[in-house]
Amino acid sequence: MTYLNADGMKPETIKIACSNCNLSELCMPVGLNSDDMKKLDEVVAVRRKLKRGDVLFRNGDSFNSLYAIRTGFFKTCVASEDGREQVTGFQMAGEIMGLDGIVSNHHNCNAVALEDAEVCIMPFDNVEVLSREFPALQHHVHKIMSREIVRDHGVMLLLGNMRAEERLAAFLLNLVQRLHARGFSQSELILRMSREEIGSYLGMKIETVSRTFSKFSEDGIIDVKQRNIRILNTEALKQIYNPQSCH
Amino acid sequence: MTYLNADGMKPETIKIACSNCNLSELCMPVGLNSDDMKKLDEVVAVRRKLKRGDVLFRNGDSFNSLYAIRTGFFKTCVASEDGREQVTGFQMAGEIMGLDGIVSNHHNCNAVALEDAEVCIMPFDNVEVLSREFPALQHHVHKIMSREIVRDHGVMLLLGNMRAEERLAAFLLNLVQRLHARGFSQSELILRMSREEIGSYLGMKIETVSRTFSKFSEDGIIDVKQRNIRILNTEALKQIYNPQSCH
DNA sequence: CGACACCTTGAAGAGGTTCAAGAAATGTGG
DNA sequence: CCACATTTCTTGAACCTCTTCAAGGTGTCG
Repeated sequence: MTYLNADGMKPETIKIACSNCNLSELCMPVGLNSDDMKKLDEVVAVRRKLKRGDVLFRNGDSFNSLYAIRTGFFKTCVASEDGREQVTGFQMAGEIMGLDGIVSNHHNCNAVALEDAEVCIMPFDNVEVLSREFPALQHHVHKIMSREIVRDHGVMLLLGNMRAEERLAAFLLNLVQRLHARGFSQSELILRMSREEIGSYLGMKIETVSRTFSKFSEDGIIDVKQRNIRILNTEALKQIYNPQSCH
Repeated sequence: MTYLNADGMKPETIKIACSNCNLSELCMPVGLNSDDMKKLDEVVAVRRKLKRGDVLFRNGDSFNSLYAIRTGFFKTCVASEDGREQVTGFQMAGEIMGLDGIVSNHHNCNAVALEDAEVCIMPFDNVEVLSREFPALQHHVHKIMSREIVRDHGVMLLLGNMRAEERLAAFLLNLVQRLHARGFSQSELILRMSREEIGSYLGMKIETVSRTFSKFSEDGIIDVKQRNIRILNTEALKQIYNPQSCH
């Protein structure tokens, strides 16, 4: 599995314009006519390329912009004062980062590229100005934020109620579903994050993550070769994630 | 401890107008002049009173409005298909509910009054129309959603990293801090939710919640009389919640 | 090739859950 | 207003899942 854009083009060949971006349906699908769409291009100031490991923004950085992922894969994480770290999400092409910074004008988490990546920088002032002009854009911004809230509530359910196997099954199904929506395989994926980062996201220790992968593998549900995962039995995964209520 | 409004008035005596609402600084502190503020009154269509146990909206209900709490106390909760329930938050006066519904036009959680309550109904179409007219209101809406995202990330950190005592300490400190911001005591509070609901929110079983309360009580940190809690040693609670890193 | 980061596996241990019973508070009806 | 039923909360004991500690294996990159 390679990790090119959905159209297979290399990032460098793509023009810096929302009106000309093959991700627009994922990122800013505002349903504008093409004239309006060109105005929307004003939102994006510039793009930025990052290498694996680069930090896009840090907790405490002043907030100016939202970031739309063109290519690549990110994690966001928060930390408590005593140093405990929690991965709050993994983001891929078409997803928006930085919403946490609006409330206080400072970012509240770290965003780190887990592979080489490119993001569109959208100064939030521009977003607000254009939102006032284009109701469709305004509503889309609201939907993006609402979606993040709904997603977070799902993670709370996972962390508050599920056991290790259920968490990992939910995680894999969610990842592969999002990748599939971007044109990748339904059954194969490459994990861009370490076992430790998975564990942090799912509220389990690295050893438990590893053991659970091994268990799934022994049971013939998935095939694990390091970070290459092949899902052999999607139904079994769904079963684990959401066992038939058999009170 | 009584649970009147901050100004001690009974709800019935208050006019239905944001420009005349003593919660405006909490709820919609948009910094408008008083003429603009009157226009803002158009946002609120009407209020609704609820009795303890009443459901404000349900998972699946079509989304039309946001709700600002005038008085009372709510919980919001999501459920998985197999019936596991997760309380995603407890809301009090001045806080906004319903943001989860924007993305899909359907509410994604249940909102239940934990005591008699009154909410201001804000049709979201109105909010969007007026947001385009008033940049200050627009930005405020964005901040409210961003704050919810940041709060959710904090809960993830709690659920993913903390132990039972830390969770309960964080919970109590958060509750009392929010109540204090509304004019209530820094050290006394009445829990409006059951042990079971606390447990659901914090990812622990009811027995563990009860035992942890007992432990805190034995240690002289809090005084527990059913749902009446008096915090005897705030510093000790903070210590538990955020132990000095002592490598 | 060697150093380092990352991952896996085993065994012992701890924190939280489950099961069970009883106590306290709350609500209901006479 | 009291008696009874019901819900909510507390506590104990056994159990289980996940963590912790430890060691070794695998892969990667200079």
